[in-house]
Amino acid sequence: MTTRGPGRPRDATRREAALQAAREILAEDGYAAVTIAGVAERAGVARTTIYRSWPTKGALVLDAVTELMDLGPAAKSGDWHADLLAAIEGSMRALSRSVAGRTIPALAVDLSRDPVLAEEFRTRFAQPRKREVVNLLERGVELGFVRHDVDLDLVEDILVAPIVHRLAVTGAPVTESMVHDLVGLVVKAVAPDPLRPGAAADTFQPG
Amino acid sequence: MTTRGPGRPRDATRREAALQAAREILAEDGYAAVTIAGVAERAGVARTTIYRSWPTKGALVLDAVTELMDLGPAAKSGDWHADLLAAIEGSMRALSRSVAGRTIPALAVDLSRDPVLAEEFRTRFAQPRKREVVNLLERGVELGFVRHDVDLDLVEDILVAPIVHRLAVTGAPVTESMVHDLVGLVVKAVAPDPLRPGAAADTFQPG
DNA sequence: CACATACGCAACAGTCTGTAGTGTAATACG
DNA sequence: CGTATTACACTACAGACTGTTGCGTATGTG
Repeated sequence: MTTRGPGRPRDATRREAALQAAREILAEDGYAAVTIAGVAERAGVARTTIYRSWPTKGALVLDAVTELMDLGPAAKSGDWHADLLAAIEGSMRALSRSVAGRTIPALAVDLSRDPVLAEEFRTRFAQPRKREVVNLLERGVELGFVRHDVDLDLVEDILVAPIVHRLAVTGAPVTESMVHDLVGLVVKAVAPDPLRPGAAADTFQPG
Repeated sequence: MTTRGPGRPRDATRREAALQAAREILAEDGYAAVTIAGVAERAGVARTTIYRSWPTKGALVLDAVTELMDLGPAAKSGDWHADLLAAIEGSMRALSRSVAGRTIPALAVDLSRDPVLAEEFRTRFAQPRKREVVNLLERGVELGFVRHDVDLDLVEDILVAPIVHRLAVTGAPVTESMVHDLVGLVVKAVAPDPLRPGAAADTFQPG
């Protein structure tokens, strides 16, 4: 997009070396242990080179972990409940990876004081997963599994927040069965009122 | 409890001055801005005196904010749903206070690498509120508002985590109506199955 | 009284930050 | 080709914070 101007271009090799060094330190000792100086040394790169590309430690780590958070393709088995469960389980697994689980919360907290980076963080991490889940919920509305008056943003929070909360704050275990129960409760919470069981499922046409 | 031994006793005045200074810095610039050196200077106390009482910044801040998190007496209006809503709204308001809302998540993340302090943190903050809510949920089971097979710990997470998550991570607004909707969804999720509407309420005797 | 501890003060080495200057390499433009 | 522009490594610097030590003084116990 930006046509390259004059001058020597940035060396992608050094950039990648810095990001890789940051990832290694993150994996070994966590976010607090990451320093510009430490990353530069491990990457075999001058400190000033790091500062040229990233103004703060937060910006560097944000770039470093972005790729760790790519979520696989959205499941589309045709079974709405299974797809929803699969989506949340996918988020859970991504967050449970030791690096991400320890880094993301710390990064979020650290970036919260920088409005620009905080917005960047949300755009890269929260938004993509959020969209996937909200899309699923919107389909749930169409399929009759979710009431029309439900705040889907709130439901998305309810599905994801407990997982993050346990990983970052309480340290309570996050298991597949916990996620299963969580999704089960939410499905029940948003379901149309009395409704003879299976009615919505009958209306649904697989494929 | 520990009978005072020989030697000059600690000066409670200086201790309180340090905690107060820490609170002020927290309120002004947040957790990241707190340093032992800065607290000592503002408190008018020697740096070594701080180190004598608190080994790390985290331990100091933990003590400093403990009193900020006292939750009022548990509501007992007799209306179970109202009491549950009041409890969650109470947590919400406590966390929304600017100091606590910004400090607690940062503290939780920072302390997560120190097992001893992390446990201390949970005991002081998470546990008391958790017990209050879980107690309410247990009464809900007795009253027929909550199914017997529901994991109450999980429900408690679902009630609290979205609030913390919005405050700390996404920055999304946390309003009374959001809390109202949240509690409403959870109540529906845990309610006994088909249930002619109002049955449990009919059984319930106010007072 | 002696003893033990708290406190303030000073000093220290170590680390990290953020900036600046120097010399050299790599690229764009005329 | 030469010049301007930028990237990079290296060095240096001032400033802040950490964690510890030593010293002199204050304040308690026995």
